[in-house]
Amino acid sequence: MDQKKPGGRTLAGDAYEAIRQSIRTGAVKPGDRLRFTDLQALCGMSVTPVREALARLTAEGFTVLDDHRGYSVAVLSLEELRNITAARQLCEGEALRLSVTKGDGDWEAGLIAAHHLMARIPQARDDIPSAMREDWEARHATFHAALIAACGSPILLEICEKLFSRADRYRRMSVSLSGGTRDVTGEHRRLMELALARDAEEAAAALREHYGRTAAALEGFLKA
Amino acid sequence: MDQKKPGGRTLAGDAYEAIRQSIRTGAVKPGDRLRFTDLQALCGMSVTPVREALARLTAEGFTVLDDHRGYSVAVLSLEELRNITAARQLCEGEALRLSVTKGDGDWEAGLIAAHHLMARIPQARDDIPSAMREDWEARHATFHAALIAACGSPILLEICEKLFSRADRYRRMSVSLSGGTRDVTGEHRRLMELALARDAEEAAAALREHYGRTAAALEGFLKA
DNA sequence: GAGTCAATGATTTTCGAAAATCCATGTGAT
DNA sequence: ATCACATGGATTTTCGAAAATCATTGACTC
Repeated sequence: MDQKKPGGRTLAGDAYEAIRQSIRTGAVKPGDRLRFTDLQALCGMSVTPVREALARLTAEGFTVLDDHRGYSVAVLSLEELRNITAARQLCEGEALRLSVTKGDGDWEAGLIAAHHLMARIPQARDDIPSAMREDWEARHATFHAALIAACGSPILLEICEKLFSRADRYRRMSVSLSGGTRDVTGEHRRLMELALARDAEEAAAALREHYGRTAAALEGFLKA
Repeated sequence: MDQKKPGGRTLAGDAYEAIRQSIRTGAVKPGDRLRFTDLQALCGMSVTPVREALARLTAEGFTVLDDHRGYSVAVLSLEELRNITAARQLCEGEALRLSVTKGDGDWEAGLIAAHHLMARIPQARDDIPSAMREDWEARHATFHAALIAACGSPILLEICEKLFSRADRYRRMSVSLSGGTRDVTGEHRRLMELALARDAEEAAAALREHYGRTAAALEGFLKA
């Protein structure tokens, strides 16, 4: 899914990152049209790389294409959140079960390291407590990837990764809403402990519940 | 996943279909480089739509991109086959369970219709018995889509659809190898009957076995 | 002979403008 | 007033060539 280095070896890769970031941070909102003129100005390049970036983003579900009518930011909905959550519970649950069963010492080390890095910094920003820290979000993604890293199926990992990033925008909303009413740190630690204890079934169950909570926190808000 | 009509409203869409077909039929083989010069000649258009087509194909796993070194056809391997099979058993199995549970009368009708259309024509070609008929393959895909159509989750459907088309090249190999040693028609009928009988668990199990057989038929060949 | 480095050729990647398409507005007829 | 149809502007889509990059070859040193 990611053949481009973060450094950005091609302009198309840079455009991908720039537009992705604009969607992440909310600079462009769900449903907004993405005009090539604007994006070219934003990214400082011609239309070709922008077009390729949008093709990738569309494949991952962040944008949608209407032939001859252009691209726009994919909308958020309660129904999609439920779908994504169910799919993640199914796929990541199974991936975690496999990973816990098959994981070796390197996997354990990577998991512990990832958890340590994530637990070391706060989740919310100092200046805007309702906003998620960018670096925490990155380490959070790394932690969840480390959990299932040893599942042995690149394709399952790819599916999980896509679902994870697709849930990203919902996760941000969740943090800005349920301010502290939830012990996310504790849930993460418990996940790690169950995984290291090689309790595959319990770990998978805990992961499913973990995602269920995030979805539940948004149910009321998205209904309105 | 498919925002383009088969008719082809944009050249990029036409290029996508043309290259996809070349990969399907084996006109270009796994590992082959896909030079823009050649593809432009094949599709009869400029580089821009070809590039967009390759971006889509890469997102679906048919081609791979090496920065500044171009695109090439994704290789086939026993390991990938196993991964795809496992992922399909997980995702499509669950989708079928949901679909059988939730499906209404329209779903039943669609399933029966799809099965009838598929059963009406032979699987192999008259001239080249080892090759799969294009129209059968299309109806086969429609049948499997009809099975899970009522699962209620567009995202799960999208995942299944991608996995199905990603298994396409392996399926073709399977037909050219195991000539008639397998009652594929019977397996499909049984799947339909279990689904219509609302036996969700048995139907899901039959589907998993159905995919397992296809994979098993190729195990020996791909090992060599 | 092995290894480094520059030059060449092939190929990808990007550009800026032209062509095609869509959307909205306005005109005229029923 | 309503509808059909043409016109203009905005936007996407495509083109063909220029720029950037990579792989290969050959000369040159150690």
